[in-house]
Amino acid sequence: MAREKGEKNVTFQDIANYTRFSKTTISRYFNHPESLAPANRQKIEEALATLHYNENKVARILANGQTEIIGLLTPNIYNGFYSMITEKILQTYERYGFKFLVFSGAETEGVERKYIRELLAYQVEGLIVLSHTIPSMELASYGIPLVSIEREDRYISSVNTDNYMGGVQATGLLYKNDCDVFILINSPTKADVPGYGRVRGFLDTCAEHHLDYRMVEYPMGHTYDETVSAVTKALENNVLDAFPGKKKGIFCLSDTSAIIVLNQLYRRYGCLPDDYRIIGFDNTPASREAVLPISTIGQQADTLVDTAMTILTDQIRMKKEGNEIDLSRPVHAVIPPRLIARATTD
Amino acid sequence: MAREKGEKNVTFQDIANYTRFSKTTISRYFNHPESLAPANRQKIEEALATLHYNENKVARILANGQTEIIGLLTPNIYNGFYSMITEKILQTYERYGFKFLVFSGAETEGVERKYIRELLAYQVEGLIVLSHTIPSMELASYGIPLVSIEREDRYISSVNTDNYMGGVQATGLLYKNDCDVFILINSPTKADVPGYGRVRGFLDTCAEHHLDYRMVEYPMGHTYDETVSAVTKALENNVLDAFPGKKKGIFCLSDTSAIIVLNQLYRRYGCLPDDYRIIGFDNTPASREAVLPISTIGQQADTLVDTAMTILTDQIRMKKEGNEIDLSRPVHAVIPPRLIARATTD
DNA sequence: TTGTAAGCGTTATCAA
DNA sequence: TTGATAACGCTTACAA
Repeated sequence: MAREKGEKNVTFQDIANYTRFSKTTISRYFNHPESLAPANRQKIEEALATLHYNENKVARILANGQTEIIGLLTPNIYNGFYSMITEKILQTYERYGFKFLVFSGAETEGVERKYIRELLAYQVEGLIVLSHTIPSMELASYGIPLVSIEREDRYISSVNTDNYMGGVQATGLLYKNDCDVFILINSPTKADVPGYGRVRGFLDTCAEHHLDYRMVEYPMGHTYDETVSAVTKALENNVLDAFPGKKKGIFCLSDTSAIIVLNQLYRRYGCLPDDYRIIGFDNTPASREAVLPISTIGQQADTLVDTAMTILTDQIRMKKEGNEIDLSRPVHAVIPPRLIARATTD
Repeated sequence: MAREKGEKNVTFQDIANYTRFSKTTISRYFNHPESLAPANRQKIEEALATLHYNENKVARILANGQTEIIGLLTPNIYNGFYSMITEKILQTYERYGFKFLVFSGAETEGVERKYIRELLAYQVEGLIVLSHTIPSMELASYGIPLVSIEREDRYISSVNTDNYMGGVQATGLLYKNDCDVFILINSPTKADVPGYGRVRGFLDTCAEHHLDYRMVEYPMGHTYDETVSAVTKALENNVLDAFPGKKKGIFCLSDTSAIIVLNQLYRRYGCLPDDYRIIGFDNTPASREAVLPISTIGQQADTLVDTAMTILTDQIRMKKEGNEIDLSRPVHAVIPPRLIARATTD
């Protein structure tokens, strides 16, 4: 229980003295208990209890090199998607035993690089990267087990949602809803991030069915207020009143913007008018908690995280076996999204 | 940059051999650079670069006992309040240099205790506790620097929002809105958690002004779905149609339930009817992003976290100076909330 | 089944 | 201003 005043930490040596075994035997008690005589195991167990021994993993790490710590870099834990993923990652502790040193919110390469240096100094066994300030080429150069989720991943192993399929599914659902005009609301995206697949899925589906579509792109900034004003502008300038008599299918590339669209329509009409259909992306909790539960494309957070951990622990194991990480063969896992039809579509 | 194939880690010894200094001098370069001859400092700097030295904090920790790691225990990072606080805590890295080992989601004492044992094994310098499975008495018994935020805190140092004042402010605002009946919607709360102050603030204000009030309590469970059904039941059974002709002021003890109330009203009436006023608690992002921005009582996350870190780092410093933590004198900081009036009140 | 002794890569204490 | 040497608390051959 409590550590007494001024008491020094109890060490293996103390247990050894007390039990008249050697340090080695105490170490074995923890790491290879089956190799001890049952009676002696018992003695040590009692000694540990009476002397109030507490493990010291730092010493163990220095001796065997295994920290059992993974570094986690995320842009934030504020946003639905990242908090969802981070939560699931932390919960893998029960299965894998890895602890997580977490850094959140690096906005520049410099800051992120500093975080990584810290993590490496702590001898983390691997890195999970959700943030996107540092190019994958540089990440690969650290030569440490590493996997990314939903970010640019050319030179590193990664797990991504099949964003293209998501775009196809979303657009397909609007198509089945008999929309007349298909509107993509988006923040301008670079073509090398996984999320761009959503745009391609939309465009290809529109082309395939010869649909009347619009891409409405406004930079949505980094804060909620900026996003609200961008989406509001997008709606007012390019959607509301622009297609009288036509049924409008709106595909928002994030649930956040879908919610804003829905809220604006509600404030204006007191409901979701029948000539509007909306679908978002991410299946964040907020999409379900909106005034009307919003249809969305669900990223399978559990599967994304499970897959990421599998890839990462494989790399960690290989490294332990002395094999270097093969940079020329990054693994890119792709997880199918799930169409989640709720109240903003039929 | 990259670590070459099969290359062993570069150590102080390597730098020492290369520069023909001793390990000690290399150590000094990092810890007391001013005590080195400038020219030699220069030499070492170059050696570090050419040999690609990377810090090893594990060895440093074993030698000097300072991990610069704080353990963080949170119920989740999914919910507005906890993710807000966790985010701010992680960002104190820039100011304090502490890294965070994060555990989320312990639902039972046993699990949480396991987490704490791990953290102690890693020799964390302190603990920040947001979760509430383990009684404060036990937390105090670990004899480690520790501070809690918004949880039962009888035997430990803590930082809490002035929940009582929040309850008073919220009820006062509804009073100023000329409501006729005052309804508290709540999950049954134990009286020893800080949040119960909100209830007392409500009750005292109602008593002071001789208001007609109701306490509507339904267990809200642990998932969003459970909360929705509890709040919906509360509304249908005890509020809607129960006070015809009266202006209803609803005080929800969390933004989550306030949002659900607002959504239900919107679905039913297409707007927030003029005989309803709503105020929530927490100022979570979601409260602002609701169909109508919701009035709420804001917990000052920045101040809560700053204060918590001050208290914790004080304890850490005192412990380094050899003083034991005075369990008989836990510090309880109380941070005033801020009334944030938005569209669901006048 | 148990013990001896040499690490692991730093920092701290004395000396010089 | 620099160096030798002993910690720090554990693991891991190798021996017995």
